[in-house]
Amino acid sequence: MTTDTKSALEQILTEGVRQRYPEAQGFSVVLEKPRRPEHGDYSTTAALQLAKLVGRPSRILADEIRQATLQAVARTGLGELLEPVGPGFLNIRLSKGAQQGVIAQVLEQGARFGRAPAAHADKVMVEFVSANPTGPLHVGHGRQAALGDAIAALLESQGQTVTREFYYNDSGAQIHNLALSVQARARGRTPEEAGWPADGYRGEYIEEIARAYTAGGGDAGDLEAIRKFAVAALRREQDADLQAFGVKFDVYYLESSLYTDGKVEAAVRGLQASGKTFEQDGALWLRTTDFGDDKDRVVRKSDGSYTYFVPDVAYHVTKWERGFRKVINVQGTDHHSTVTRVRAGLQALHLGIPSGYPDYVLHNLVKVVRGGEEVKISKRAGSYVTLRDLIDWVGRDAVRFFLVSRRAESEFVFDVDLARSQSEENPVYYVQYAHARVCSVFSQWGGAAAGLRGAPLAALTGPRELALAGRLAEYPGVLRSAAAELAPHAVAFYLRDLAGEFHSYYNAERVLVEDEATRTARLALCAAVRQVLANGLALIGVSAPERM
RNA sequence: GCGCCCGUAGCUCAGCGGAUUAGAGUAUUGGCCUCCGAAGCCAAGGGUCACAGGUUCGAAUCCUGUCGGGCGCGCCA
Repeated sequence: MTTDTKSALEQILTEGVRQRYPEAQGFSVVLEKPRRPEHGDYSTTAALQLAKLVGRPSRILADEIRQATLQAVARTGLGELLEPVGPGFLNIRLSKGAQQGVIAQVLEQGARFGRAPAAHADKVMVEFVSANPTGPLHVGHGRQAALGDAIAALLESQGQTVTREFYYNDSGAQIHNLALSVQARARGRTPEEAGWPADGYRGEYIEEIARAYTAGGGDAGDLEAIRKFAVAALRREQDADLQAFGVKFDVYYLESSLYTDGKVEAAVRGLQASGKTFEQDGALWLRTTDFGDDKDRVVRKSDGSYTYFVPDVAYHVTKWERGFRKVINVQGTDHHSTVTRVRAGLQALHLGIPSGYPDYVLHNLVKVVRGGEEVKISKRAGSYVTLRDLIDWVGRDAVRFFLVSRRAESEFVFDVDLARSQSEENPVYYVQYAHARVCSVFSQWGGAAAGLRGAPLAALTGPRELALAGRLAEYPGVLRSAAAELAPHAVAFYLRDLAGEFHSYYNAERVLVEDEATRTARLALCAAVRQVLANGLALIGVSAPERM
């Protein structure tokens, strides 16, 4: 759909190189954006990379490559190959037509601009958040929600069919603790008193649930009824948090169903059949060290119950069986030890599942700082700061933009004071403001953006205008590489850059000028900017307001 | 002790399939609204890319080691 200029040029150069040098069959030319404008719009170090392979000086190769591809590049009308410079950098200067062309493309494709055509690819699953219903969502869940949802959207943008899944445990030991805690509250006990459940939950929400339970005529002696009530209440609360955050899931998968459907038993039988299990100290073990783990793992405890490892494996088997050939799990780095274990369990079952299945995006934890000190508690949840707190403090858009703006691996310091004092100069507002500004120009103008499709663009010749157009042209590539690397932060950075380029242009040039050709062309440029801003913001789950 | 992740400007962070003079925001300083929204723009100062070796014509980027920080190393989940 979007055949961008850069890809087209890369392809021509790659073909030229492969034809010219028999030893470079696997080589691909990659174009980069030079820092300095005099080096053209695109640049490649292909000649330098090939020098070793071919065994001749890079400068000479650069000349040869240029000669070999000069005509093919010229024929496209996209641009021209400049004389090689330095040790053999090959630079390309785009034609004005190529630079302007992207504007027409954006207006033509609208919300589809930047997206790859639907691929006949395998179904993809992104599993994220997966919080157990034992308390409100914390800031780490918020990061997972922002990351996971954006990763899913990125993969969709590349034509893949994506399922967003939330997995949770509604029946284990933690749930039992939850029920005991609510029961204790229902009986009038407080966490400060002796006799409070040992691993009980202490947040204020426990009391709320207990109060609601008794108010509804619930029996404080009926632990099972309490469990159901509490789980339902917390599921509702988490759903409300996610809704407030703008994240939707396609599937909620219950861990308890793995037991009732016999999938846990099946997994154990499969592991035993693999010959990789052994008995020791009354427990059943799996030799996960055969698959790269640093120690073997218990499958069935000496008391006959299973470790959490078993349903985990069974769960991932269902992902495979449900037809998901690519699965991405978004989790905190505190879970990184499960990666090897789950993969080992899947390998032991010999189901033909690839050894790297599933993929993981592990993010570092979020540290909330306020008044120069780390905040570890909140009134409602007790031992942690909630996602809801963050949303209340700075707003949904700002939280989503913030949380998706950093690489998953970076440790996230969320400075509350900063976020609050800067809530008006948060980067997200900078981007949204650019969008609102374009909308404002259009309402001043009074015409319809749709009428600008096919508008003549020849009047766009200023360096700022061409740079802006060039920035728009980058968008498809940004999505492609962000999707490939499962790195949505690249989208946030791109949007900031695009907004910056627009603000700069807006300040330097007037859009609604007398001359009709110039006015129309500039309006088309603005409409294209607005479209790409809206597309990118939508992808990371942030609104694109027309007024602020 | 072992494993994974991270150390880039005062602060928060990009860049890390090597390549032309290391970037942005914020903070600081100085300019710009009779003109499409100043939640904006323009400019200045600010970095031995933790440290030490190595590979390379060329390293923030790749390799090794050291130091510092985070997380994980249960018959908990």
